[in-house]
Amino acid sequence: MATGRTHRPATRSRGIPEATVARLPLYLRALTALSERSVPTVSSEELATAAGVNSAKLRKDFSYLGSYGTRGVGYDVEYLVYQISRELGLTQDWPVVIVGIGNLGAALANYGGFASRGFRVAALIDADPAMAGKPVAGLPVRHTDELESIISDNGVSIGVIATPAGAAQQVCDRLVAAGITSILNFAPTVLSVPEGVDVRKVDLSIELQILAFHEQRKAGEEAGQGPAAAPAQPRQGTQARTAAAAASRKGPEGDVPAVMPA
Amino acid sequence: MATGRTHRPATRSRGIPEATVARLPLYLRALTALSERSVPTVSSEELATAAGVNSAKLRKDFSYLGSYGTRGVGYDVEYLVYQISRELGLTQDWPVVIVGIGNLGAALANYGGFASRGFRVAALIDADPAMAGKPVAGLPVRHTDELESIISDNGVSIGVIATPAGAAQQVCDRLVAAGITSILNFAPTVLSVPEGVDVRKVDLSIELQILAFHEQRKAGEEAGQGPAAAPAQPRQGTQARTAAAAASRKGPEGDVPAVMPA
DNA sequence: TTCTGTGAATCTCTTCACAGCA
DNA sequence: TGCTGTGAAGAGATTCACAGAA
Repeated sequence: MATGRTHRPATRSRGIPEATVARLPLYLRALTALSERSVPTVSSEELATAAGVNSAKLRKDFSYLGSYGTRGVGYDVEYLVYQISRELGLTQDWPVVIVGIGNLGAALANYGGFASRGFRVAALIDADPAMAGKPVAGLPVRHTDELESIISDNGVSIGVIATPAGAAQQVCDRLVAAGITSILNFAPTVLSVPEGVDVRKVDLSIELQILAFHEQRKAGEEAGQGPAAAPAQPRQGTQARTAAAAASRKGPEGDVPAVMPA
Repeated sequence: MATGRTHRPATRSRGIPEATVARLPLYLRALTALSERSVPTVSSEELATAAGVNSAKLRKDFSYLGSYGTRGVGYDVEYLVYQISRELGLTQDWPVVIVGIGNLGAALANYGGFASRGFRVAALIDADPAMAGKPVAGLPVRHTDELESIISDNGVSIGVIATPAGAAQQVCDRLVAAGITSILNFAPTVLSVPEGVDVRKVDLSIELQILAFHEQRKAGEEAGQGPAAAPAQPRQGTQARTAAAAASRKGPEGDVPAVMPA
């Protein structure tokens, strides 16, 4: 999710569970922040809190990568940053093309998180001839006609689809034919791709619907009613919150509901 | 989750597994398309294909909602659309506020998928006074000062955070204090919220990193080599993790002592 | 016969709890 | 002593395979 997702058929990748792979970027982000503050080492407990998971899970995750910690001490921040980056393939440069330069495409092009992680926007592509040449995020928009040549000339293997739903499959087919093997799809459509091509999807509307489901349940419970039954005018009851609520949980680990995705 | 997914601490919601809830919007979309084409009934096989899952999973998912199909025939499209909509809480109106009207916020505001599913953008909020009053997607941007009153006046329970990472936690705290109980977070940060508040996150950079991981593996296999082997050029960065530490690990792969902060 | 609904088997992920190293 | 690393237990999700309704 959310990061929602479309996944690989089956197999565990190189012995690393898919669920673990999905958390590595989270750890990496937390570690990078520690690194910037020049923190030399960190315990599984501290790092887990920063990443929003529990420490047992984190240790188990790291155990798939190797034994990078020191008992009684913790993990060396810099070293771990390097190991995780390497595992994720971020020590190399990944050129990316973004197709569909509307609001969303422009937002993606401007998103700083790409560049800082080894992803380089090689080109922005749009089907609208009027867009061609216009600069977005410092890059001139290229026309769809050039899609194939851009991909092969730059050795691009990752494509981002930010077109309307109707154009997505067609764009996807062209990307795949041109050699793309990983696709991040923002269009609200199920893409069909040949074996060997990975697709992950990010769907705003789906995320909201999942939230609505839980929101509805909260409202139902509040009313003492069985869930889903009452249409109910949403909300009103502000509830307690505060640290007290957080403290009242059962498990040892204070884990925040936030996580994952998409 | 985008997806990924973000999950609830524990309990199965009303007996419906979280994994099933996350797929309901997918089924709903496929069903809506069939409905628009006036298709009266659909088999689990057909619907599963349209939604990008397998039929056993789909039937199991539907079995949690009730027995809405007809053996030997399939499912009534209209009826199923209604049942799933009701289950997801989409038969009611959900006002939503979007905080942070940059490229991404604007893209979200313009996203048609919201309105069509019972989500109504009640307000766009931004901290920049220069933005105030400017129309985006037909709505005037409101200043952050008004956040609390907007939320209570409109009975908003769902908030979308599209601010820079640095502002996200602060905005989140204000949203929660004002009564918001569900948050969709686009900022690349772990939000901490009190018990009872749901957070789902959508993180572009994380999705790309997961793709990179698999992409790297493909490249490795292609080369007949164990995955991840090639260090590739470690970009910039100094810091030298000692070879000693590197040597002492028992994990896979030999590695390069050099480094790379993000 | 056709296609749903579902127990049972399987697989994956998470959590526990503690042995063992620094 | 403190914290990692990991077997083992537990929980959850997926898939199988078939009984049974239309």
